[in-house]
Amino acid sequence: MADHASGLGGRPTLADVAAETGFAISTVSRALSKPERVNARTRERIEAAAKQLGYTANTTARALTSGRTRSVAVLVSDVTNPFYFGIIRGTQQELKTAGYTQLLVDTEESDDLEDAMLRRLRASYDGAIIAASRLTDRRLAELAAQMPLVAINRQTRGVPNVFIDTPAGVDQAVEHLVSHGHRAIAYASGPPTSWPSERRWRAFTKAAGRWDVEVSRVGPFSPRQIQGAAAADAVLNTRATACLAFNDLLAIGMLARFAERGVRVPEDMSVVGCDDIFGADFCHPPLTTITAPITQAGRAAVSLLLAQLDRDGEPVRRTITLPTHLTIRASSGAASTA
Amino acid sequence: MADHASGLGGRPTLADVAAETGFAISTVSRALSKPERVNARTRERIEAAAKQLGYTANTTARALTSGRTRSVAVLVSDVTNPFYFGIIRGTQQELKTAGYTQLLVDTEESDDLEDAMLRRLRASYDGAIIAASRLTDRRLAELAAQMPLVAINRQTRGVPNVFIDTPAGVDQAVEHLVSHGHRAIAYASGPPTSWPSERRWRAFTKAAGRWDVEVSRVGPFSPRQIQGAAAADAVLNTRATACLAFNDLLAIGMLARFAERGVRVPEDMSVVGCDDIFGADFCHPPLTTITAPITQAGRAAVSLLLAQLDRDGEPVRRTITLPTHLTIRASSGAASTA
DNA sequence: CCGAGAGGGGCAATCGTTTGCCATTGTTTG
DNA sequence: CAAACAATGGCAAACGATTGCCCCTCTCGG
Repeated sequence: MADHASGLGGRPTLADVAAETGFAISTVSRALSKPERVNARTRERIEAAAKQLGYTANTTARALTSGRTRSVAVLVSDVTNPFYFGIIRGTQQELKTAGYTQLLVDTEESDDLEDAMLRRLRASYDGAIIAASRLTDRRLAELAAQMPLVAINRQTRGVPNVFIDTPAGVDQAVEHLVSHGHRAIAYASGPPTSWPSERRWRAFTKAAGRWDVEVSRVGPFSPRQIQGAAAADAVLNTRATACLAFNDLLAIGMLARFAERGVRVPEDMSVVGCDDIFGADFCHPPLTTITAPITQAGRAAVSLLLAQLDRDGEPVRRTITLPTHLTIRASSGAASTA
Repeated sequence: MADHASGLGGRPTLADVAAETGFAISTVSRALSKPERVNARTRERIEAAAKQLGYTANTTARALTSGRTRSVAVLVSDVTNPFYFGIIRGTQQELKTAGYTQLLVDTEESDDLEDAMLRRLRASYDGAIIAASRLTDRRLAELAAQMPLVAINRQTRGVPNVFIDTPAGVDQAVEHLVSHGHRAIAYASGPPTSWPSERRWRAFTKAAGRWDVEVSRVGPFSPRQIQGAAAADAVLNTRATACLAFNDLLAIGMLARFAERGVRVPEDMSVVGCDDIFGADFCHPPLTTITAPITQAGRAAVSLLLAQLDRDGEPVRRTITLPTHLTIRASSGAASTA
């Protein structure tokens, strides 16, 4: 092993502090972690020596006995998807204030990889937050029984979760489009294994039924900007004058394709996205979208997980639902009367 | 501790496999990690038992003796800055194929936080990649002496690094603007502690001198979109007909502000960014920018770090320089003749 | 003046692996 | 045929911290 720390012996350990002060290792340990357990003067001397030596506890060794690593894994299906920035930032903030460390894992939209990572991490992390699970309900529940888990935007029996109520926003979006005279709307769906995509579709058909709007569904599409081209083309094959995209990434890609094909937005086609990610406000035209409290979702997930950890891993059977709202920008407008 | 794993005793350990097969713990350990050290038949029996029991090594315990955790920290100054997506994705990919785990840390543009995190992580991570250090040269070098470190876009004696040659791109950008008749160009600078911002400014003044162009500098600005408004206003106070922004985030923010103030881009003002981040191609107008091989930079950083790790932490005194190129889009054009 | 109890400190086991070193066995070589 | 050797397996000591348990020494009350 590299002797990177200093000329002799690397980082100081409890033993070094003990030798320095003349106390036993156990006393030093207690002085540092259970201050009430030792004499005040003893503690002072030990603390001074620890500081002078630059002692910091070895988290690995600590984890070995305590079984707790004070670190949590956050799984996202694609680190480059801006939707997750907010999640990541939210979890990071909240975990840090609680003294936890965050491990970020990209599961690359693969259920196998997600499963494998979770199994591997189980040993060395106190718990995990899964931002967009591609796992089956069954597998997710199994894993949740083995380690503290919180899911975001995924409701499965036995798995605490944070739910962003985009379906409610879908209602608003449909209402908005109807009020602008749209009678046929298309839904560009996300990946087949995406739970929120299905939920949005259900909310969409339900709302459409209420307003007697003709619906069509295209897809599935991978939630990436590049897929927007295919989605846009597919929508143009329907009679829809407006469309709702599974998420903003897809919507932004569609915008680009529409421009390429000379389809004017919103004159010829209204486009509504979901999430209100980075870029939704400065794309062209700026995107009407269902704004989700993304950062807050990350924070909520952490609080749920920490609550579970405090209760010794006993799952907190609970869902936190976060409201959304429709943000109207320039990509949606009156239906073409053609 | 929660007994989350099973009814009895939690996860299987080497001892369990040893008991099951009748071999000693050490033999089991070797069978699993140094297969050539044991008899083939022994290894088979042990592997079978391990598989059947569902044994997986406890990484914490392993790290304790070996001193190697097979995990690496990646520090970025702001997770929500799209510039880092590529970095993160690059490091993630490369680390995963090497069997390493990646810890993502957001240092929030704070040198103190960066320092503290590095110190804390030193113990439990094999090394770190710093994507945009806010540390002083001195401090960075000190830390590099204590743990394997690789910096991205930061050249400091004694610290292996990956350098994205944006300064060379700045040359091209100035040339491009000059060829369009611009005689006065402004630079909107990044944070005062940003090393690349200074480098870009130097390259900028040098190129400007070569072409006898009048330069001005505005800022410093925090590299966030919202700061673009202030930057745009500041540029309008100069005689510049074109500007180069420290990065795309700032440039995109400037675009929005120019639009707000009725300044036409590129007719009244040409704008050039740096990096070519997500969004640079679909903002309005699409941004001319110096395209950086971001993902590749992440990968290169990992390879440098891994090389260092293989050599027992002995620093590899080396810089990897990655070329950039100018990507011309619609935000730059002929200088107004007004 | 003695015994109980509290306060403060130390010993040693423990967590699960890795690894240096030794013991055993069977095989090769001079 | 003896000596040297390779192959294989086991013992036990780390790694650095935590923690149950015991011991010593005061202090105080009866």
